[in-house]
Amino acid sequence: MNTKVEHEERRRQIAEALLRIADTQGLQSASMRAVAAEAGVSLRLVQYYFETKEGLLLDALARLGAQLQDRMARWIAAAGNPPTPRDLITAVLSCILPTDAESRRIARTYTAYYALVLNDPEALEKHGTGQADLLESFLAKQLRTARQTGALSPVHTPETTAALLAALVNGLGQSVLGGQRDGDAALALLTHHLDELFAP
Amino acid sequence: MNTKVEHEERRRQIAEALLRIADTQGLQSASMRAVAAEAGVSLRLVQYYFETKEGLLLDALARLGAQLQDRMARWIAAAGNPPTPRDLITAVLSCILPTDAESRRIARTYTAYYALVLNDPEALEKHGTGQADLLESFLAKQLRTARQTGALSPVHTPETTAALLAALVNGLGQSVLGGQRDGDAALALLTHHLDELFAP
DNA sequence: ATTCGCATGGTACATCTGTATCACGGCATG
DNA sequence: CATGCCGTGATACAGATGTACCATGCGAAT
Repeated sequence: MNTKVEHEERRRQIAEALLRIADTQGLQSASMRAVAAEAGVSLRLVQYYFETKEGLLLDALARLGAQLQDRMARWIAAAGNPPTPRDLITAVLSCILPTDAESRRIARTYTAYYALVLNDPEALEKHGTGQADLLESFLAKQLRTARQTGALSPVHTPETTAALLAALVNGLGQSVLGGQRDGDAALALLTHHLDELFAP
Repeated sequence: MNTKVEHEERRRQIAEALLRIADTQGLQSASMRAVAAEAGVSLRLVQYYFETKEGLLLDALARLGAQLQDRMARWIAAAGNPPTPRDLITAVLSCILPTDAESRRIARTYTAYYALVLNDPEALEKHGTGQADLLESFLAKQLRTARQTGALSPVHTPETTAALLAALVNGLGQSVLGGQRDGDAALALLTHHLDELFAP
């Protein structure tokens, strides 16, 4: 049916307008009218395709998560051939770091959502833990096989190391967004840490 | 002069009402009227002591920074006697981590500000880099003396390690606020990492 | 005692925000 | 051809928000 695909296309168009505003001006500037203007549609249409603003916010957040997951999949696919566990870990972590335009946009937009979600405990459980825990378990899995291969010293617990790596890349990303250093410097710090982790 | 100290006291009372709201409901709920109600004063008084809302936000942010600095000073003072560099590093880092009510409050409130400041580049340079860079240079200084004492292996560059530690504790704090783990688990991860850093 | 400045209260005002309502055209189905 | 639903537009509405304005009391200085 034509109408159905139009529907989804419109929703995408509007939701991405929201994400664009959240990235450039913050979520507090993402009013219904601003989103409508950014998407080039009337206010009524935003209401029509998303009954309520909360629905729009949630849908856009889900799309943002999908975009990040897409990016991670691309970076994983571009890893070494065949990729070692360390290749995969490096790919995923450096893909999260705000080094290029896309990752910067995603990181900024996630941060815009972060402050909102912190005060909405029910939405926190639905979205907050999911994505982050997924990353950690992926890292833990790769670290486990790396340890079995001998590439990683057995003194490093996979789960603990995974949690530390995830927190580290998050913190580094924050420092980049905060203007404390640029993406390349953060990437250098990350690879340096990975070198230390996998070396001895 | 009596009026002067009253002035400052009122400003403090109002600014802390703002911080309380930012902590519990987020900055988007911190309207002038909400702050007035929380502080137990009239809307007019909030206007009187802070001409504009931006002024109130900035003043409260400065106070929040001072509160964090106070806490750090207290935790440094409570460190070992005499404190080793590692004692000081542990004190400062675990003091930042949201483990008790105060640190949780500070971390949550800083996060509430974070999203706002990200889209206000001029305010970012004034407040954002200062606090974070201060932490890093403190860490670097302690790491330098630790390396000279032999407590830290010379393979670790102080500046690099300091940046990694700061990012790590920030990321761990985020994970706690996000409900991914509790403060004790984050503290355990941090001390585990410090053990690895200072051991071999 | 009068005047003046400061602290405070009450309230108005313009604007923005989310949402609801009314209206109209087109297209398919009976 | 008639009917009814779907996408779309314009606008209304109630509430919130930042700010401005007017008024009043009160203590101090002249």
